[in-house]
Amino acid sequence: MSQTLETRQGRPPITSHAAIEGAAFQLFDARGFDATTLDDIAVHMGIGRRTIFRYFPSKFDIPWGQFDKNLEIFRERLNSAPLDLPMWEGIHQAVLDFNNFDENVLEQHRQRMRLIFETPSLQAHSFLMYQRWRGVIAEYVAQRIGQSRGAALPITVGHASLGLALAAYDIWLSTEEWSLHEALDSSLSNLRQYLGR
Amino acid sequence: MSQTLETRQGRPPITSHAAIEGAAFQLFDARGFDATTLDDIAVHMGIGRRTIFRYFPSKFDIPWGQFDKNLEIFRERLNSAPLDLPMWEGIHQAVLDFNNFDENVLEQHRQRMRLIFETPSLQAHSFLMYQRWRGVIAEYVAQRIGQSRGAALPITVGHASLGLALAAYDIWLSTEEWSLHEALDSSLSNLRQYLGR
DNA sequence: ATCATATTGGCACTCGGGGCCAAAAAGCAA
DNA sequence: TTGCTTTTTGGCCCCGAGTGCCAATATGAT
Repeated sequence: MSQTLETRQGRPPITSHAAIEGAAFQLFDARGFDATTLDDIAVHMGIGRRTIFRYFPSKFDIPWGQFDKNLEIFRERLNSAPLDLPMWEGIHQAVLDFNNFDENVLEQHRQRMRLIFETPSLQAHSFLMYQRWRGVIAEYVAQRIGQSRGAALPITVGHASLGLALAAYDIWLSTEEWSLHEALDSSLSNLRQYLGR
Repeated sequence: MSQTLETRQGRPPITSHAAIEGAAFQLFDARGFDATTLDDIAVHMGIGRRTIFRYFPSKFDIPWGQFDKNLEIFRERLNSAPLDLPMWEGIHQAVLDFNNFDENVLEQHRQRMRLIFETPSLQAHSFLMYQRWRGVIAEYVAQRIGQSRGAALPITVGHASLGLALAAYDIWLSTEEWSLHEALDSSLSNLRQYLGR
């Protein structure tokens, strides 16, 4: 605790993560990510370029919004998974939950992920996000089987789960046929079939 | 075809991929990747900074050497895999072969991968290399099952195989106990066990 | 009005990267 | 030897991301 919401000393912030993200996406959609400079965004918003760095550590982080907040939600989803299920089912359920979006934000999410998946420089940086995502899974697995976070099984399950999620997004973004939910189910069952007989 | 090896017109190259890579690793090991500027490398080698870009498209590509050559080898390994084996076994064998190094280059390979895995900026860029690697697998799977390179199974197997390989490298680099070969075997069997068979 | 507090944003700098082009260094022909 | 062609080199200059520094600004508190 805690900034009293109404009364807070000091100069009030002139913008917000969401405002910058919104303005940036406008320009990204129009000119593309690489062709949009931080100066463009700053001028477009009427703020200083320097200020953008107070909200996002780099240009690449803007399309990801406040990813760490979402990671926390994902961690909670995992920890509240039923323990009577096989671990892989619990994790799969948590991933599905984490990727369950309301109709009104779905298109926005799709647009965001499409930008990330189609822009190489952004794709590269996103790997750092994925690392944190699979770290959450590894931690969960480690805690559940009573091993270290860096042990073989937690690491492997983390990487494998990430691979399945990325495969699902690849498929979801490349066709209009499947829902994200279906794509996630399909990548898991495809992997099971591939490794099975 | 083909440059006659001895007689070739024009100014001869003053350096090579290998030479730059070698000089760069000296400095990377001493000061770290981020703290080494391209100017440092150029001065250290007595060549122009501009020349480095004639050999490598970016600083991040230097630690990867000539990765595309290796990808070609990997592709051949895959294509010569026996067809009477289950697909996952053939692919696993090809991955093992691809990661089979002579004793004399093993330590060098370990150092290279350690640098890549421990440097976040390098890790991010490496994702682009991984994408090409899994593309080779996806292409193989697609051709073998007679589907498109972007179909669900090829994409999923590509991502999953990449996940397994990265998990194995994580494990290999973090302990001295396992060989790379053992780590690759272990990540696969851990995944199979996790998915319940 | 003054003070404490917190954000803003301008300035100057470093570094990666790329376009452009003259200089350098080889082979070849006369 | 003297050019001519070919290829690589590397200097010059630019752009954009990112950072340290710090004065200016805008609030609440006394």
